[in-house]
Amino acid sequence: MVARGGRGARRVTVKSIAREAGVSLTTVSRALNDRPDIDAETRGRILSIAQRLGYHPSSLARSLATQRTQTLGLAVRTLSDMWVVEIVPAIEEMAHTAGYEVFVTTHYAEPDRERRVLDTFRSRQVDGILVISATLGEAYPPFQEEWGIPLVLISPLVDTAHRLVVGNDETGGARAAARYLAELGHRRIGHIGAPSWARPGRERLAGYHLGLAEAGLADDPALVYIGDAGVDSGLKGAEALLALPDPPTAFFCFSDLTAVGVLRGARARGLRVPEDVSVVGFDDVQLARYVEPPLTTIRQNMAEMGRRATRMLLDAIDGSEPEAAVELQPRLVLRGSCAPPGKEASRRA
Amino acid sequence: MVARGGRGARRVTVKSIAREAGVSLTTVSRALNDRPDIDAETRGRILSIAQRLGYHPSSLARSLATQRTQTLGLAVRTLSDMWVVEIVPAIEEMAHTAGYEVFVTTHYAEPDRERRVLDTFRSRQVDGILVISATLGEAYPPFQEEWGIPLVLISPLVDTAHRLVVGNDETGGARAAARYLAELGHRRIGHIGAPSWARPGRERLAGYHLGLAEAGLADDPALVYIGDAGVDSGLKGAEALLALPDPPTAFFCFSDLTAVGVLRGARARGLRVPEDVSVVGFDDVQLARYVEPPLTTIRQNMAEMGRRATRMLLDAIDGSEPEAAVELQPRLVLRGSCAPPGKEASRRA
DNA sequence: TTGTAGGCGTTATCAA
DNA sequence: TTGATAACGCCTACAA
Repeated sequence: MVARGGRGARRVTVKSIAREAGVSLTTVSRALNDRPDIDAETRGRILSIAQRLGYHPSSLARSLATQRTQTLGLAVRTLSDMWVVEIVPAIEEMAHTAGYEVFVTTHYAEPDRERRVLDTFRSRQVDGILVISATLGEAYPPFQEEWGIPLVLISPLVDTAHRLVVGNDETGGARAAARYLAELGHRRIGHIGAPSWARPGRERLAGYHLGLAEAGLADDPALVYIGDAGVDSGLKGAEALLALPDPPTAFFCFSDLTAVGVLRGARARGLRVPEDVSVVGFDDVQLARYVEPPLTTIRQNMAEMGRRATRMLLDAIDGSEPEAAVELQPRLVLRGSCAPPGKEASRRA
Repeated sequence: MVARGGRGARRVTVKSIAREAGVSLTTVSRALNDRPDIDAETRGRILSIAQRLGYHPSSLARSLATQRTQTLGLAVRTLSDMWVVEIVPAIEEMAHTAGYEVFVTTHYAEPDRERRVLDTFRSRQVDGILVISATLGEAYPPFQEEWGIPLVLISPLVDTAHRLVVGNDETGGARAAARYLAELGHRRIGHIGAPSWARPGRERLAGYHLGLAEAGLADDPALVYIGDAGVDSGLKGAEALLALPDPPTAFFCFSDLTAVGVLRGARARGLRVPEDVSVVGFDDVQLARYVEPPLTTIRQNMAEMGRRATRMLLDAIDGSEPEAAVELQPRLVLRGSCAPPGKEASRRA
């Protein structure tokens, strides 16, 4: 049997290098960290020895000594929030160029789990924290003040007094969607929404009401269906509303996923989109482009949100005064799922 | 101006607790770690003091002392590989219940970036590493042997001599797809593939050929279009093949995304799916269920792959002999995108 | 330009 | 059952 290297492998440390080079630890450290106060020749020699020995610093030890980990903690709801694919790379890129590594974890919108994640972040001493879709609201302040770890919230699900927040104007986006539909000529506009315990659900609903009001449309409570934000809730919502005696000719949906559900619901009823019924989604996830018809939707610039949030965090970390709370404007992306109400639809109305 | 707590906040350490409790560091450590060799009363007192002071251990220091970080490094290609949403949670769950935290990073299938990621993992001294879609092939062995950090590869993109690998039978899956199409009665079956530098592209193409051969079908090179695995390559591939004098009546696609492209290409040509042309995807990502028609596709059980890989890694970490290389069988998922060749199609053929 | 010594917060070893 | 003391690997005054 061959001898197994196993975990016994001797580690190359500054000490080994010092011994090999015949200098002190300090000198090695200086050479490795590219300090000015060292002889060029000495440094060269040390560096090449380090190279030859295959030296790799222990960030554990370094962090313990410097009290900086060069790490950012990023907590997201789930990896299947489809826009994480857009925001995470944006955050990572910015962090990397600033010399930070990013530690991604999930909190599943469960306060307990979120607390545990934050705990982990603290015990690992990350230098800063980013939480997307946070559910903890009031529990944050001690974090920044007591432990000195700055924290930035991105699109929190709950109301919060936290200072460092970047969100987007959900209400405004929803309002734009509703008005667009109204301008197209729709008079019965349904809404498939999400539970109101979370801000997006609440605010998008509010925006919907606002849009209707501004367009001078009656606001029929029967046209609002609240589900769980998934495809199925869109499907069920569409079934329910479409079965009404005076059904909607257009739907403003909480998310692209719900919108996809509505697409299916309409199709199941033999209705064509957009000829018979129009639908607007929210988020502009990758999926939106590929369903048939491509979804008209509200796009939040997640990459930009990520960048702004990271900038905020980085500023807070190195003590410069970070930008105050930021709210970005989403915009309407026109694709193929909307049209003026068709003949058949108008006749019904 | 209010005094800023800043990073000056004094940390609560075992030492503070020891002082407060009037015992030694050692005793505190024992109490905190639930050791048997300590007086129950003492322990209780220490614990409550720790609680009161708001003690939180420094995993940095602990790891430095124990040489274990209780952390697994997970490198994925990108977060937009849509099946990461399936595999990552599976890995995380298993890791968590075994007391490990998971550190997710991206390597973008770039060898350089991958090397850097592995470097980070090593300097952070993760206890084990998982790489999905690895591109490094031969460069791994030193890792395990020299640094004693076990590493498991999941679906590597390149051939590798690495011992700990879990993959799935790409060839078999592709072959099943081709045969299924043949059994449906199709005689001209196209393939929209991916570049052959990566194993999946190569093996799925091989499986396609195998399936055709087994069905006794002629293998027309003109029916193979190699693109970049994205939606656009599916679209372009469909356009190209459908414009052939003797076009295919069915497509086996490298991925669900390519399949979506084919769907669009067919539609653009006025062809209906599945009446005029059938299409099979690969991966069964979330999207597959929601396009119209829902995609018949090859499903790899990513969650299972994740679990097997994690088990392997955990075994390797605590020295028990890990299971040898594992190859999982994908399976065909029947949905709405396939049918026997239609009248129009048959007439053409 | 280089070296000495102490500290970062824990755990582990060995006595008492 | 408890307590000194020495690691772990690195950084950083301060001194030479």
